[in-house]
Amino acid sequence: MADTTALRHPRGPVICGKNDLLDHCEVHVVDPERVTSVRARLVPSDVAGQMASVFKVLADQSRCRLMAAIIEAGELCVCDLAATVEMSESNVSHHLRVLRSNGLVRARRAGKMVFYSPDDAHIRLLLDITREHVEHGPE
Amino acid sequence: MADTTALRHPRGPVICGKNDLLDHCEVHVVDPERVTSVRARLVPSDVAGQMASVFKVLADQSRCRLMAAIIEAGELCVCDLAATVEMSESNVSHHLRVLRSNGLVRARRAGKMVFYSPDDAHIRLLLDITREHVEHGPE
DNA sequence: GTAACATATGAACATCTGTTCATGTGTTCA
DNA sequence: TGAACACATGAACAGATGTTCATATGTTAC
Repeated sequence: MADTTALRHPRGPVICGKNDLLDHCEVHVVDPERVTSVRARLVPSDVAGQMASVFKVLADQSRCRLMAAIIEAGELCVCDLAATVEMSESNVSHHLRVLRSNGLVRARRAGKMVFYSPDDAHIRLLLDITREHVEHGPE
Repeated sequence: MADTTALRHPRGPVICGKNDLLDHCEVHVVDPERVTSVRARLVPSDVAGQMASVFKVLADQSRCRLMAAIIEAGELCVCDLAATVEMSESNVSHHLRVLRSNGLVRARRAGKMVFYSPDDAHIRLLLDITREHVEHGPE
């Protein structure tokens, strides 16, 4: 889950300030008007970062299957989840922590067991659209 | 973009076959009926893998911004893209390759320049839903 | 109390990822 | 031809990720 847009290496790109909208130091622009207009309507960097974080959570086969199983079942305890997706309970637990700390699932304790359920309606949509996308081609 | 569900380490989990639906070797199941039923309706592993791949492409702030910029503009050349998102052209090029080889954008050559445009309607939906999600809370 | 159980956490690891710099490819215009 | 330009590619490196095994936490039943 690397978030690597921030420049980590000694020398950054050949671009200068952050918000000087190309009024100087244009480096290499072909259609400055268009660039300025797109930049004005573009999603802010920090929002894009948060969006990437959401995608990162889903960017793993195991977590996709876990999330799909939880949505399918409505609610499921850790050991049944492990059996459903055929993974070790430890691994499932690690992944559930990621899902939980990112607000995709909710946990409910019932005696020795902990039951997990979906905690966000958008996520189901994301999974549905993406499944549609990979199963019935792009179009 | 790790796809690590396949077991890479010496000893796998304590689960046995792949499709023996819990008729033996149940390891640790609390509600076998539910497990069997969820497993039957669960998205297949390979589809989940493809879904994770799609999310992986978007699971990076730079690519989210690039994709958003391309959608916003309709079509943009590499150097204008670089100026728009404030990244080096080399880095942009690397990311465009990922977007292109995963079918998210299309490339069109025009003289010295190459113009990139969206190549899939689903992706716009994914970005819209996710932006909605991060900007207007979960619910 | 103790034992057994369900889940969580930590350390270690092999592997993957994004960025950079340097270089290569393909196109246009003298 | 050759120089200038727009873009692509490759190697290298720091850092992040998923899985494993071992161990810790918390709950129930005795």
